[in-house]
Amino acid sequence: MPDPALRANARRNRERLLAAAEEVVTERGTSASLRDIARRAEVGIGTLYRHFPTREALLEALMQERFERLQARADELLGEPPYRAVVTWLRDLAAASATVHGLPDAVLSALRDRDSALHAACDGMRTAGARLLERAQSAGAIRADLTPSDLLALTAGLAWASDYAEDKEARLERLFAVMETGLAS
Amino acid sequence: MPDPALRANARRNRERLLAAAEEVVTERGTSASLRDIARRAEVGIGTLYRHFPTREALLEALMQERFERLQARADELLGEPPYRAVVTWLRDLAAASATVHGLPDAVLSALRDRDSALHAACDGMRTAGARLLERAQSAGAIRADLTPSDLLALTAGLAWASDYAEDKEARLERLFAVMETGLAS
DNA sequence: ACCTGAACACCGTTCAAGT
DNA sequence: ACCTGAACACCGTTCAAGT
Repeated sequence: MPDPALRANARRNRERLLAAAEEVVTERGTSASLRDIARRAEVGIGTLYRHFPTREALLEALMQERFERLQARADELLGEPPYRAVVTWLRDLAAASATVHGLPDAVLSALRDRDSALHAACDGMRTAGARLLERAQSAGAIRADLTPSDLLALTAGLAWASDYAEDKEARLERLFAVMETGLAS
Repeated sequence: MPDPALRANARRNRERLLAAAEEVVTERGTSASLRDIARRAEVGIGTLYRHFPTREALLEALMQERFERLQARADELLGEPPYRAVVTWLRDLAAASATVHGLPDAVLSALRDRDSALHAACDGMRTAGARLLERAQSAGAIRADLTPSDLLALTAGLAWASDYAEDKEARLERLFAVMETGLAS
């Protein structure tokens, strides 16, 4: 659903920017050069800033679908047993966080910074996770001292740490297993 | 024990650089501007590069004592019960890693990069941790699938994640508690 | 409305010229 | 031996000038 308020050429530029950002961020991570992105999109650097006033705004547009899918997943999982639901969701979150270099940092930073263009999206994730966590804590399945932010931070930490391994997926699985058993109360 | 091979003025510059780096890195983290450090030391930028050809070399000099102390600590802990020894050492490692913003990243990066000036120091840490880990694994106290690198990465991940919290120490304690129980096999 | 790119203030890094 | 800082190639970000 293209924004009809945008002139055709503006909409086209926006799409070129997103496609270029997708590529460059996949290659170089979340702190990729914005100039590189503008160059790849064959657009002036000012045009990038016009459409995405901050790096976080660009990231937000880039990650939107992924975040929405994760939130929807959280809702689905309310139908599952409390402990299993939390762990399953966190596993999905960790896997998603590990797909883009620098994403765990972007998420935790945005969670802290209410002014970040990424804040609302990340806060939505926290709320989604909070529902699952609270339910499991009420059932006595997960240690009571953990906050929803702790849970996101821990998961981001595992994804972050796995990024330095030769075999990232295998390490993430091992680290996740540690967390999984450690969460139980 | 000042290096006698260095001229008096060179030795003085080196010390000024280290003192300045200590301050700036404490304030801004491991990716602080090298120019800032040279300015604070009242020394030309070329002089910084002459004494410390890479950022990692500077970091290595800065962290030397801390790393040595941690390695010594690992040796002491060989006198303690296996599981308790590992956990105690990891707690010290996590606390040390959390003192400087960006240090967990520097450590895991150096572990991967054999050419890093920080590699030897970090690899020494890994070896020190490996002895403790192996002993605990042989005793069946810690899950057998974890490697020494996994252990350092996990600990670095917790320190990294805690850095985004309002109350960093409290969060590190909570996350560490999760890891601590999760490590047991 | 929107696009462009020069301009500014910063980097990291190198290296010719100095003492 | 060692020090210096100009020079280079990059950034992120802004904004006057264009269409």
